[in-house]
Amino acid sequence: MAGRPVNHQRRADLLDAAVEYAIEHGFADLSWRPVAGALGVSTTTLVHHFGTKEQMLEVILGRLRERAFAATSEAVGDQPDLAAAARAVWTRTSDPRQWAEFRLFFAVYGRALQAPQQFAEFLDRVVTDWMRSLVEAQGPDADPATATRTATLVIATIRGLLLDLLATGDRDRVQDAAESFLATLEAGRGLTGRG
Amino acid sequence: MAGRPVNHQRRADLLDAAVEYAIEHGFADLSWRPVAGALGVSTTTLVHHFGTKEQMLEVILGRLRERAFAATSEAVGDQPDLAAAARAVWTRTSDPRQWAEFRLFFAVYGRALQAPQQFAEFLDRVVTDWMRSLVEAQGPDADPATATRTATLVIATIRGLLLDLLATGDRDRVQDAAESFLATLEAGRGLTGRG
DNA sequence: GAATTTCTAGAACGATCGTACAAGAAAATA
DNA sequence: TATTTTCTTGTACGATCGTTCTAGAAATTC
Repeated sequence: MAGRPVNHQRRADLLDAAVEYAIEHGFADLSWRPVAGALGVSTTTLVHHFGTKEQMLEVILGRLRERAFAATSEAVGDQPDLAAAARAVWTRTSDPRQWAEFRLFFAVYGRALQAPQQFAEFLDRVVTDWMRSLVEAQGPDADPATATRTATLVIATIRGLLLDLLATGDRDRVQDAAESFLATLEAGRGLTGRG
Repeated sequence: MAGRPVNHQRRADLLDAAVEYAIEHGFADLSWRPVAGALGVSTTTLVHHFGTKEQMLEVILGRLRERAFAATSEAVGDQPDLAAAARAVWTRTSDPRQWAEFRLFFAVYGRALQAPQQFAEFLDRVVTDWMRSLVEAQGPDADPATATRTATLVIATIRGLLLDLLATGDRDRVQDAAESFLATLEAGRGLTGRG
């Protein structure tokens, strides 16, 4: 009756390797043959496991978003409040060992902004996943409007600083600005209220 | 002796039209033939005026960066202080009529992060141009370290909020967060000091 | 008008793109 | 072992890519 079983692990391994390739070689010129060559398989193998190239791009960036979020969300969960959570997120994201991954993250982000229908899920979740995490970090008693406002600002500031850091490599200046922002958060003044 | 003179205006017009095309159709799949078709010229004409495709991309994104900066820098110059300058920048950049242009801006930004040697000038100036403008907005008497720190934070926050706005389209939430940040700036507390 | 240079267009080059097809090897069941 | 399904490969197709070449029209100086 049933023939050879589907090897899901094989597909997962290929996907991980493809994500690694994308992190190293970029996202703009990603095509079947170079990826297949780097992974030591034929293009047909990739087609068999991922379907079309568009579908492969979708699963790659989905995995990338998962990784970028998972790397920090677990740290957020352990923190007592938003300020500590924000500091934990910044500490992890500003680590030079993750620069290549975040360069790809912003490359995907930019491309998604110009093809919103193709990358709809990415655009949907690229903010909301972190929003939920940072709102929760403020505890159940926080005012929802204030919590949303503060979480939005924390996400935006961290990503903006990261954009600066990746473009200029000026760690001292960016870290200085980040410390200023985090200190403001930790002081609990100026960001939760309106005026 | 001298033959037909070089028509610089022609090249400038073609460049403007190419930038408009890029804003409308995106940056990822920009190639000679579609651009030439949209502009009503042959690919040879584009090659003649811009050389290689790589060179055309460079001048396009240079022009784009000029436009993005010029649209706000003049507003900054008229403001009395940093808080007013930041508000003027945010008001202009969050205008929906500029969304398409900023989508392209971030697409270029992301791509530049993955090809730093090709887009070296973009990466150099994408932060420093605004830095200079926002440091100047704080007046000659401001402490340089503080002015740099604050300018870095203002640029990062505005760009981060813009990333959110372009991805989610949630104007109410993002504007709420922006108002919170601008209010903090206008109160002059929490961002200029370290603790 | 002759000479010279720029501008524009069309055709063609080799390379690479995504994808489809045919076929054999591998791994399960009956 | 026979059967069935998955996995993998090589080949090939049409399309598009950036670029080059050839040639004619346009604009200037002599």
